[in-house]
Amino acid sequence: MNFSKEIIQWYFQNKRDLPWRKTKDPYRIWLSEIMLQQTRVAQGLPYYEKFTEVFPTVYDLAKAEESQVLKLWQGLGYYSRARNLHYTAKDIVNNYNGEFPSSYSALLKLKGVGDYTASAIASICFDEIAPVVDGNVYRVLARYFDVDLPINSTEGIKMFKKLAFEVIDHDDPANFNQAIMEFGAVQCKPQSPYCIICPLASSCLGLKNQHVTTLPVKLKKTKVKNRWFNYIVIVSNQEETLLEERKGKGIWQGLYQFPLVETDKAVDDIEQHQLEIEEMIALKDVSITQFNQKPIIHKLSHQHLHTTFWVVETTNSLKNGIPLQEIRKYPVPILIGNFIEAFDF
DNA sequence: AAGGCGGGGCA
DNA sequence: TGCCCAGCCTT
Repeated sequence: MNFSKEIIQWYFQNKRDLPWRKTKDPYRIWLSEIMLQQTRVAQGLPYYEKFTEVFPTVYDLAKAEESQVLKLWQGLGYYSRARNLHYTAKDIVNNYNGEFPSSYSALLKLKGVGDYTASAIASICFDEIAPVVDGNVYRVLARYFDVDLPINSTEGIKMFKKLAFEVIDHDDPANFNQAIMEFGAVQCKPQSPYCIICPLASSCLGLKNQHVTTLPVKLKKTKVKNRWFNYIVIVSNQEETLLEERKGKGIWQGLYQFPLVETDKAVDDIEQHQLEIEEMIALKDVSITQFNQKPIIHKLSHQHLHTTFWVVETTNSLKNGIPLQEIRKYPVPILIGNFIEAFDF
């Protein structure tokens, strides 16, 4: 049996029972694929359940407020996915009569839909012979064919796409694509793959040449930048606080946070920032107390945020204050969400 | 071509 | 701790 038939057979015997495998509705397949970008199935699953419940159709998603979409997305990360998701839902409703396009090349035009996602939807929903190449596929192909081209080099990307075109099953591209990804996730795992019980072991070149543990090859890691965040948490006796929306470029675009003072090192004397803070929150002569003695280090893949929360109590009324009862309605990064849960307003 | 963009799980 | 995860967009 050849590579693709073997993979598909393995899939039929080992596939997990996942909700998006019970449908060919392009809306739901699209939704699941966006959510699973750079995200494990276990992490994305509860979000998929929530979204399909709240937004059963693309029309429901299109008519929602972006802040509601972001709120439901809260905790999943890479929030531009959520913004693009909402944008494309409106695009589908307004410009495609509510119907997703049915070809790889047409799907590729949608915002937030790249080579992988267009291939996934085209094959799963419309049986187009469009091979997917995600992290799992890179690993399976690199090992099986013993290819040490870096998977994130231009040449590597071209080569693995070519290999994927050569192995994709023309009779059943939908199941083949899901099969090779599932095989990578469950059997040909990054760490300690089950080569002993692998149905492809006899023809796997990486295994034969003892390269399994070093494949796939990936170029350099991202350098981590350190940043120091000081959040000003206002507690007014009128049951209000201040939140601001993060705009422009950078992390957490569109999410809310407390007023922020970013410094280039840890703050040891808050009085040096007293005036700056008072101007920012439009209050005078406030007393500032430190909530956490040691900075909370919130780790993103490319930034470490050394975060201190400073509490300001006031009896004055706030300009643009929000009622404390409504604080949980705002989409916030996990760092802020954790604080809100820990801090007894 | 390279860098930015989250949060969590695992060895 | 470092690496990886059903990648995409911007510069």
